[in-house]
Amino acid sequence: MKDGPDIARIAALIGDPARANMLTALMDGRALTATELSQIAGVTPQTASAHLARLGQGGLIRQRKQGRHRYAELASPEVAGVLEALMGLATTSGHLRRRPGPRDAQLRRARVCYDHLAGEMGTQMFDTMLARGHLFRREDEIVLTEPGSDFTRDFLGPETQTRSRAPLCRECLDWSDRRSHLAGRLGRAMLARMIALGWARRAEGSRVIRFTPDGERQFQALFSS
Amino acid sequence: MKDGPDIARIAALIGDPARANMLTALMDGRALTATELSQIAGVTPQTASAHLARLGQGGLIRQRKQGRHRYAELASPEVAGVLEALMGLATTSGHLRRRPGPRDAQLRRARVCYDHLAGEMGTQMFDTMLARGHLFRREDEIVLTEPGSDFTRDFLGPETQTRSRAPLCRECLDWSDRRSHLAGRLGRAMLARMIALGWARRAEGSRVIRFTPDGERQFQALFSS
DNA sequence: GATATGTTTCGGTTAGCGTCGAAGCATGAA
DNA sequence: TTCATGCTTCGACGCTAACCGAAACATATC
Repeated sequence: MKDGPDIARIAALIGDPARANMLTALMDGRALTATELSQIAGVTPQTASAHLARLGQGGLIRQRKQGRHRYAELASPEVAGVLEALMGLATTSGHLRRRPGPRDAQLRRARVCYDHLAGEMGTQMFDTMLARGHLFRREDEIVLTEPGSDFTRDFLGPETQTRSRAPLCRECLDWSDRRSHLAGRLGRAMLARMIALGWARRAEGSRVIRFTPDGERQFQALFSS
Repeated sequence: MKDGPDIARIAALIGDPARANMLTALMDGRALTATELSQIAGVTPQTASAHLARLGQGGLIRQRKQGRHRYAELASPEVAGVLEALMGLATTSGHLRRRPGPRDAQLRRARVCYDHLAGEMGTQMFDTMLARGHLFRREDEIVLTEPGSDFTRDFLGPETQTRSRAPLCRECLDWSDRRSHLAGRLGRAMLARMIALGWARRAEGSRVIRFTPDGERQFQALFSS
C-alpha cells in the first residue's frame, strides 16, 4: 500500500525528542551552531552531530560550514510549516530558548569580521542592498547586479577595480544577529571606504567599530530601507 | 529539560511505517476496521491493535465500537492537515523519487483529502474562486466574500446554512500540487454537492475521485479561469 | 446452547537507535 | 610551530518498541 510519499521517514526524524528540540529552536529562522543545538537538546556534541547528520540527510535542515563552526538552519519554509502544524496538534504554548550572542552591545551593533562590517549594521547594509536589487542571491553565491555595480562604483570611487581571484561578494553568517552580511572583496572595500571617509574607526584592541554621529547619519541615509 | 509543545510525541506516532500507512489510509475520511488496517499496514491484527491503541491515546484517531468491529477514523481535520503537509515535504525532500504509475496520475488529478476535494482539480477550484473574488486570503485565514457567498449558495442550494463551530473555509496544502486547496466546511460541502449532482463518485478502496465526462465538463464550465 | 469471526492481552524475541567516552580531524589563535 | 576549540567518527552499551504466536475475550450467527 504505497499510496503516497514516505511520510514515516520524515515523521520519525521529527519524532525523536532531541531532534524535535533542535528543530523547534530553529523555527525562528536563525542558524545555530552544532554545540548550541546540543545544549538545547540536552545531549552531548557527539550525539547532536549524529542527529544533525540525519536531519541534513533527510532534507529537513541545511548546514553551512563557516570557520570552525557549523551552522544549521531549517531547509525551507515548508519544514517550518510542518513543525508549526505539529505544534498546533500538540496544543501547546511554545517556549523558545533564546541564546544571546556577544554580551557587548557595541559588538552586536557593529564590529569587524576579518575585514568587513558585521553586526546589526552589517546585516542592515546587506539586507538593504538585496532589497534594492544591488545584490542578488543566486544559488549559493551572491552576485553584484548592474545597478549594484553603479552604486558601489559611486560609493567607492572608480579606482577600486582590483583584479583578484578572491570572490567579489560573499555571504557571511553573523554570529550575533544570525543573519547574513556582506563579505568578500566588496565587503572589505565597503568597510575600508567607510573608515576612509571618517564615518567610523576601529576601537583599539577590540573588534568594535565605532561610528561617529555624523557617520551613523550618513550610513542610515544610504542604507535605510 | 523544558518541554514546549510535545511535537516529538506526535511525530513519533506518525513516524512508524505501519502507523503511517494506517493514517494514510484513513486520509479519505472513512472509518476502517482494525483488520482492514492491519492488512493495509502489512502487520498482524495483534500488532495493529497495539498501534491503534497508541494512536488513539495520542489523540490522532478516534475509535468507535460497532458490533464486533472496531472502526478507526482520523480524530480531526487538523490531523489530516498535518499528514498532507508531511506528504508535501516527503515528495520534495525525499531523495527516493517514486516513478509515477497510472494510479498516481489519478490521485494527482482528483482525490479526497479527508472530506474535501484535493489534487489538480482541487487547486484549480481554489485558485479560480480566489481569482474571481469569491474567496479572499486575509492573513492566515480564508474568508468567503459577499459574491462568494452568493455563488456558493447558488451552487449548494439554500438549505446549507449549517451553523457549526468548525471553520467555514480552510486552506489545505496539497502534497501533489504543492499548492493550496479548499478545506473546511465549505470544502466539504462543495465536494458533497458534486457527488450529489452525479458529477463524480469515489472509487472503491482508494482516495481517487472519478469524474464523469459530463461532470468534468460542468466542473470546467464553472471553474475555468 | 455451540460455533465462527473480530479484537485484544500476554509473553518473549529481536532489531534498531539513541546515548556517551575516547579518539581523530579541522580550523583559528598565539 | 604549538595550543585551543569546535565538530565528527568509532565502538560499545542499554533501552525502547515493534513484532508475532498463543490464548483469552467479545460479539454475532446458527
